[in-house]
Amino acid sequence: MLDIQLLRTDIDAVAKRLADRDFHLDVTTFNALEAERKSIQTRTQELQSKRNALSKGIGQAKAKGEDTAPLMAEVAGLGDQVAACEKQLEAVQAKLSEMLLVVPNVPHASVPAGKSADDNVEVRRVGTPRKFDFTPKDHVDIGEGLRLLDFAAGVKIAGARFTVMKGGIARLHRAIAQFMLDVHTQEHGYTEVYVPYLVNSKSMEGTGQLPKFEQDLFKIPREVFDDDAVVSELEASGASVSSVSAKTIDRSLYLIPTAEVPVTNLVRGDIVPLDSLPLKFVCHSPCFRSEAGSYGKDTRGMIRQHQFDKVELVQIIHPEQSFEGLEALTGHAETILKRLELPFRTVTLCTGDMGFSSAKTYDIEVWLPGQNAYREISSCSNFEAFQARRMQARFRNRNGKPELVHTLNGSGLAVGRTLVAILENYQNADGSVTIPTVLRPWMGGAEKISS
RNA sequence: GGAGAGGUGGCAGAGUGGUCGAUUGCACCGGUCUUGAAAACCGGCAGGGGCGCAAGCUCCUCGUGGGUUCAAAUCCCACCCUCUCCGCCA
Repeated sequence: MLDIQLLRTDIDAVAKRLADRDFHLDVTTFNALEAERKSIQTRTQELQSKRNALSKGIGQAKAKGEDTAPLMAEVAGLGDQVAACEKQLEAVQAKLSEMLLVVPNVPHASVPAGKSADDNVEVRRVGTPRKFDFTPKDHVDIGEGLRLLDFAAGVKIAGARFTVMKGGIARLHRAIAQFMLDVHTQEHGYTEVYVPYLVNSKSMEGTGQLPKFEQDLFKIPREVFDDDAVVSELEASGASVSSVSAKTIDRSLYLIPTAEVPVTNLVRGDIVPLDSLPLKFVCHSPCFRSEAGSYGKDTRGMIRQHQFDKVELVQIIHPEQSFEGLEALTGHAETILKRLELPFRTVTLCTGDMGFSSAKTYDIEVWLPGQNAYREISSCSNFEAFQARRMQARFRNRNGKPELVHTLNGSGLAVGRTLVAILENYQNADGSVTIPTVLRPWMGGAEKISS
């Protein structure tokens, strides 16, 4: 969520920069709502103030044993007026926040303007793609050849975009996650956390998945009052059926699309001490994505799954340090690829390709011989105060005043795609796959996966 | 699932209809004293919002939402959460 103060004082500049990411900010509507809000709020507060003063007067008069009837008469008509104004104010504020919640973050000045992924800017390239003296296969052929990846089984059990791993590949998958966790905790100073994989809507709102991107999530419906017994009990207590159904509260849970959601929300509503910053968390979790709207895209193999594992890096950081922090965090993710000796390149996403909540994002793309292309394996973003404002996540600054933190996160790395990259880059002519040296301790010392 | 207790400022803990957004203690910050520190003493210290150049004025918030009332931390209803005991269970 953007700072409403910024919109009040400098909305044209904001609208201009948001246009770079192809978002039209409705300045006219905002200004009209703001003007309405201002007048209603002023009027409401005047009335409230008057009522409070009179009520206080009644209390004082009663204490002295004076007659309160004149004061009571004076305040009589106020109640309804106050209630009406409060209702109006609530309505206009709801409209404003509804509008604000779907406005994306403003790109940082260092982000290149652009329409699509084609306009992303490469910042570095590390490693050289290997020259094969045979025609390299993609991970599907490698995995199925080894009889250790079973796409058909995934389809049978759940459906498309689910995969079953077996034996050496399942173990390699586990080894990758273990390796990443150990590097980030032991060398990069992150604290490992284990978190819920189902979260409430407040958490999804905090990190920006809701209200705008519900269609990307798997939802577990849960409502209170949907139980007949509860309803009749309420009726017995005097509530009418209509008021009961109107009060139905959605308590649905959502499967996390990334550990970013539960981990970042650890600080939701908190005021953390200044000296605890930056908080650095690493979390291995499954991720669940509906992939609505990506029909036909990456249907082959494990690149785009409804369920995949990821090791996620999250930092809760001082606003003055967040851009340095983003560089460091991106470096932490790159370290994994360097250790695995996988060629990659890092790009700065242009304004048109960035995620909703991000002020700046680096994508790390790993070389996939099976596709003869670099493919995203990590996305590292600085959200500045965008998520913090939604979450009311703050720290106490030097003056003792609460101030919004900045939040960062990035994959360090996506486990499934790392597995794909290893299978394809480390494949041998005989169909076996060499295990990267750094992973062997988690593979019982084995050097190869073969059938 | 059954029975009970409870949710108040960073923490502890008062407050059961009226100058209470809240007594007090601890913690924290500033000052006096001291060679320095501690102690003692004095002062400050919840969060969010609006109006205003500012000084300042004002509104909202005592788990959440609704209700009663001129007035609610306090009374009523529902929900959420925490704790204790019993039962069940990976």
